[in-house]
Amino acid sequence: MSVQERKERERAGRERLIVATARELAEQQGWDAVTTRRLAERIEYSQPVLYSHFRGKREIIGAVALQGAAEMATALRAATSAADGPRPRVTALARTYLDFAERNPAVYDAMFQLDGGLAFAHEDTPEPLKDAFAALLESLSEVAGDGVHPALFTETFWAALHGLATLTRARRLPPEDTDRRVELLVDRLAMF
Amino acid sequence: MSVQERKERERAGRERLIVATARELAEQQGWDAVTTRRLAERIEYSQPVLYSHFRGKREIIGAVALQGAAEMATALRAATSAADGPRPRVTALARTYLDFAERNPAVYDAMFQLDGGLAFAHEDTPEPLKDAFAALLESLSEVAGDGVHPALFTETFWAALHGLATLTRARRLPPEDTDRRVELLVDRLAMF
DNA sequence: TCGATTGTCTAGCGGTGCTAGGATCGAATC
DNA sequence: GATTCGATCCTAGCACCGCTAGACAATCGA
Repeated sequence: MSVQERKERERAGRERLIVATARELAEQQGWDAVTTRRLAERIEYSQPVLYSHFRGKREIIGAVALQGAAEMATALRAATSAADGPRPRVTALARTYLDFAERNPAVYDAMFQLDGGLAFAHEDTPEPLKDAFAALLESLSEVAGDGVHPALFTETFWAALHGLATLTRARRLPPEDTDRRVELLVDRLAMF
Repeated sequence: MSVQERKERERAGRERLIVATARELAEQQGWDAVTTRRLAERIEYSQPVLYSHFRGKREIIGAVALQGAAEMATALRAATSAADGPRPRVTALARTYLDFAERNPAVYDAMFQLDGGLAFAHEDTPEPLKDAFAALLESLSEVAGDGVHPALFTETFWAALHGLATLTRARRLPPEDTDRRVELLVDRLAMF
C-alpha cells in the first residue's frame, strides 16, 4: 500500500504544481500567456500530463479560481473581524475585496471573468465559492436594512464592488478616485 | 472623380458589412466563433481583405463596440426623456442599461469586457464612448446628492449596473431577482 | 493598346488546445 | 534475480487560430 500512497502523494503534488504554475504565469504575463505548452515546459513535463490531471485548460482555470475563492474568504474574514462596528466592518470588507482584486488580477479573472467550468448560485456550487459568498453575507446582512433580504442585499453590494473592480482594472475608470467611490457606495447602500 | 467616389462608397459599404457580420456572428455563437476565416467566408471575401480595413481582430471588436456605444446612448436618452421626474428617470435608465446588456451580450462584451484597443476615460476616447457616458451623466447628475461630484456618482452608479449586468450574464447571479436588485440600487444610491 | 497601379487571392508561418499510439520504466510475480 | 505486465509518459500530429508575403488579375490613365 505504501507504494500506491507515495504515488498518490506525488500525483497530488504535481497537481498542486500545475495549479501554482498556471497561477504564477497568469499573474506574470496574463492568462493569454498560459498555454498548455508553456505550462508543460515550466513544470518540466510534456503537455499530455496536464490532461491526466485536468480535462483541459478550462479546468485548470477553475482550479485557480477555487484556490482564489478560499483565499478571498480568508482575507475578508480577517479584515472584518479586525474591525469594530458595522460601518468600519463594511468599509473594511469593501476595501479588502477591491484590494484582493487589484493584487491578484489573474486569480480574480479566473473567479469571475473567465470560464472555469464552475457552477455559481447553484446547489452544486463548489464549497470555496459558496464560502466566499458567505463571508460577504456575514458582514453585509447586518446592514441590509429593514425589509431587505440579506442575500439580495449582498448580491447587489457584491455586484457594485465587482463593477468597480473590473472597470477600474480594464482602464474604463480612472483608478485615482477608487476610495471615494467606495466611500460613496458604503455610505449610500449600507443602513447602519 | 466619380470613379473614386464609387470605390470609396463600395469600400465603406464593405467595411460596414464586416462590422455587421462580426456582430451578428458574435451574437449568434459568441466572440470565440468570430475567427478571421469564418468572418471572411461570411462576407465572401478572403481573409486578407479584413486586414485592408482593420489592423486586426481587435480593431473589428473595437468597431462593434463603438457602434454599440452609439446605440446604447440613443436607447438611454430615449428611455429617460420618456420618463417624468428624477426617480422614474433613474429607474428607466437602469432598466434600459441592463436590458441593452441582456439583449446585446456580444456587443456589451465588445464594449466593456474585451480588448477593442479603445481608450477610456481619457482625452482621446472615441466620441461614441464619451457620449454614452454623457447620457448616463445627464440623468444621474440630478440625483447625485449634495457635495457629491456628479461624475464620481455616475461612475459609481455605472459600476454597480455593470456588475449586475456581467455577473448575471456570467451566471454568477440568478437572473430572477434582477428587478429587485435594481430597485434596491436606485432607492439607496440616488438622492431624490 | 499598353504599362502601371490597385485590388484580391493562394499559400504559408508560427502559434493554439488537445489526443492517438508507441516507448519506457517500475512493480509484482515466478 | 529474471520476467512479465500494466501504469506512466512522451513524440508526433490533428485541426484550428491570427496574420502576412508574394503571385496574380482586373482596372485605370495615357
